[in-house]
Amino acid sequence: MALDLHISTGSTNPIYRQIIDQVRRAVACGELDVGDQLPSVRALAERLLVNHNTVAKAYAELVRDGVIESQHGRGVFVAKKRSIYTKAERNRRLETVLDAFVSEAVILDFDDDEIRRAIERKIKELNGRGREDGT
Amino acid sequence: MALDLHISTGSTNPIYRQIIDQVRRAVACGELDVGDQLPSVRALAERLLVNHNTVAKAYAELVRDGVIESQHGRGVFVAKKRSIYTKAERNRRLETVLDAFVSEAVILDFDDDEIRRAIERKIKELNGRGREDGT
DNA sequence: CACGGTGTACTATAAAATGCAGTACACTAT
DNA sequence: ATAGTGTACTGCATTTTATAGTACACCGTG
Repeated sequence: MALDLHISTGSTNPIYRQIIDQVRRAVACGELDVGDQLPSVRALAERLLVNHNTVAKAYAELVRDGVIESQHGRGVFVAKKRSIYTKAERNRRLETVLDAFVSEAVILDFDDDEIRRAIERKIKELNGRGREDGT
Repeated sequence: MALDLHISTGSTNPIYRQIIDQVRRAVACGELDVGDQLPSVRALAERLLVNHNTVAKAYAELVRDGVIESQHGRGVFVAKKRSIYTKAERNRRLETVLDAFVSEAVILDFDDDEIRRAIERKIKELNGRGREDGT
């Protein structure tokens, strides 16, 4: 539940986007489980030494994307992965990130089998996580 | 060789990045082959109704990433996929886009097999392209 | 050689995005 | 009532993005 986020001010992409990406990754990995509470806007802002508006902006986008849910006066929690999108929109979004991944892999001159192995490794990595906390 | 790029001004990400992404995708797909010449900075700028500096900026980043090569006074060409990166850097870059893809897929509630099938479909799609132009 | 087309490198300007600071308000739980 | 929460503003500074215009060096061809 610590959720060790870390941002780098010198990075190319903005702070609020670094927060978004890291939360998404934590949710995908299972480091954050459905229903878990995230740090409050102000608490995370203080920890990261950024403005609370920046954190709020990141959380707002995560809410729009259905990754988290905010309850006014209570806090922000990991949303259950119900389909907030239509089937077509869901496929469209997958296609976008799939294109980005495969394009980069091909340009980096990885071949088909290397791509398959990378995917398998990552899938195994994710499945391993979920069982570390004795559920 | 037409390379039908299309940009949308109302999009969230900037024009020069749209150009970058589409060129990378075209190179990865084989729509652009090694050695192919890209539209000149000014020609593409006129076609897209943007400033030539914007195209130049996109091309400059693609050169830095080793996707294309520019020859002063001659034009811009698709680079051969030699490793301009160290082995570690190459793996690091793959890991970044791999994380992005799998994280998004998991959040969208696609399961392992669906991810595998999506990858296989995309790989088959790419391998199919390269043989359509009678080489 | 001159010429046209190419990439590249500036300056200047305007608009938008990003981030910080401060403030305020509504909501929830205690 | 109080403290902590998300949210919504204003104002300001900085950076990014994009345009416009200009200029220069390079390459190929006539």
